[in-house]
Amino acid sequence: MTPLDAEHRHDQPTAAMAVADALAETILTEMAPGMSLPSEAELATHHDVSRLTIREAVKLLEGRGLLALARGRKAVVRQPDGAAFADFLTSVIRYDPKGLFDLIEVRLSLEVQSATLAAKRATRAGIAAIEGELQGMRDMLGAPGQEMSYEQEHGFHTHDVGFHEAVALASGNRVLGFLFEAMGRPLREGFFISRRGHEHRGHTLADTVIAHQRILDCIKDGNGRAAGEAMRMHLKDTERDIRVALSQLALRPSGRP
Amino acid sequence: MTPLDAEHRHDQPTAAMAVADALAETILTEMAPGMSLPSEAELATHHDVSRLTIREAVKLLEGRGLLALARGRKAVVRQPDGAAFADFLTSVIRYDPKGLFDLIEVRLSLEVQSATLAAKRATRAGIAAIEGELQGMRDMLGAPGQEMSYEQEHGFHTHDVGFHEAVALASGNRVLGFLFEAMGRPLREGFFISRRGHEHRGHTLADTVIAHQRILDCIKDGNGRAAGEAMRMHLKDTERDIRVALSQLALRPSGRP
DNA sequence: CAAGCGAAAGGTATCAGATACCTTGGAGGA
DNA sequence: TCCTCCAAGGTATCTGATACCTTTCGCTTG
Repeated sequence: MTPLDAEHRHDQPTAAMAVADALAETILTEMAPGMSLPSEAELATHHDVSRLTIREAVKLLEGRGLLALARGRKAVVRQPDGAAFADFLTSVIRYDPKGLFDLIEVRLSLEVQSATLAAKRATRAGIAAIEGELQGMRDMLGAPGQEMSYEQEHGFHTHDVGFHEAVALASGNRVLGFLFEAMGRPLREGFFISRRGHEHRGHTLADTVIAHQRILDCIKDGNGRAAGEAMRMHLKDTERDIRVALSQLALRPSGRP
Repeated sequence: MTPLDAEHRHDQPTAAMAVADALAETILTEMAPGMSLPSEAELATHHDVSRLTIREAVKLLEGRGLLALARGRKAVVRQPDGAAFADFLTSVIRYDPKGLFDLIEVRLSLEVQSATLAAKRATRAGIAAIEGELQGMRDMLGAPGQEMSYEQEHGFHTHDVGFHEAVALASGNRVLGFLFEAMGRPLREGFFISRRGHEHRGHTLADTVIAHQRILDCIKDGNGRAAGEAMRMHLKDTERDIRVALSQLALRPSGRP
């Protein structure tokens, strides 16, 4: 008996669901990402159901992120990534915007750990990747006091996110990497609300570069504790800016009733 | 342009996928968990596709955890939970058992934060829930030196997990709750391997109770820093036990080729 | 009048057969 | 040798039909 699986299963399992579970088991135990499943017709005869049932089972697994489907091609086993969880987190925030702060809170904890581990384990290549992103941020920064174009600001933000992902990668913890990947989109979606507030933020983009530089230095030194602390301070500042921006936004008449 | 969405979308979006996205948007913006979708026939005429396409779209969303389907009943919007991510983590570990340690590492960080936050925010009811689980662990503990039945051991483990979930709940951070829920199954699956090693573990179940008591005390005191530290120490011990058990297991001939 | 039973209505699950369009691989020509 | 084009195999989608489950409403009975 596996009561663990009963959570979101139904009383009377449907044929499609049975096939989906069987396929998932096969995929996880016998197949690797990139491999192709047999054709729908073959699966249908093999599992003794109609092709339609196979299609529904396969669609279920596609929703779970286990398979990639495309017209005219057999279903391909997917390298698992955080996309499914990203969808989930997005829906959580959409249901309740307060969840954004929960997400930020969790991210803070994970980022601190990420920086700490990166300081202990980062390879030369990993550090180079982090440095590359930081340099990218600098390149987007115009002359001091000069207004940035939208492209520049967007590019800066991209490299900012890239920096954090590079740190996660350097930590050598794959689950951390997945979580970051999964949290990226919901966070961006949440942050987008506060984009208007960026102009009034307490910290300039130059400050951000300095903060990142400090984190990188700690990682290079192999000082995990300091790296974690630097990351924590940086994120605390960011969080404060977001809170200010959101509260300003809340005071204005919203576009939606 | 929304390049963010393009990650796992296909070049030529299929009708089923378009309908699925449209449905997801509607669900997230206009519906609440528990509400029912229109019947397949209605959706078919509304979206101007056949019923089959609606079924595939709905199956996709079911796989994403957004809908619950049952025979003879309309599709019901689901309260989001961590099941989808649990599936994902399970697959990660199945592909690469080393991922279990990554998972444990992440959990440690989240548990520490969970305990820290719980100490700061826990309500009276939240603390009562944690106390209840701890008492449950004690009840399963037989007389000192006496052998425990399988039921007792299983019950103990259940309350152990319950304790940690109660702490996460008391932290008031919903995302943390989801993550714990999602990590529960993969961790149990991973731990199960080491069940045989339990007898040789360095720490007895009585020690575990003491460690949990210490955590609870810190939470009651509202001492976040101490609570986090107590949790960290407890988990470090647990992790060490698991590593020992797994390494012992690795030395024996495995049941599978 | 209330409670319980039963059948009809509405819904989903699954099957069979058929068409359109895409992808891939190979034959054939430049 | 390389490019082009066609055919085979595959998926995406539609139509129509059947089985079985859920809900509901009216009818019967105490």
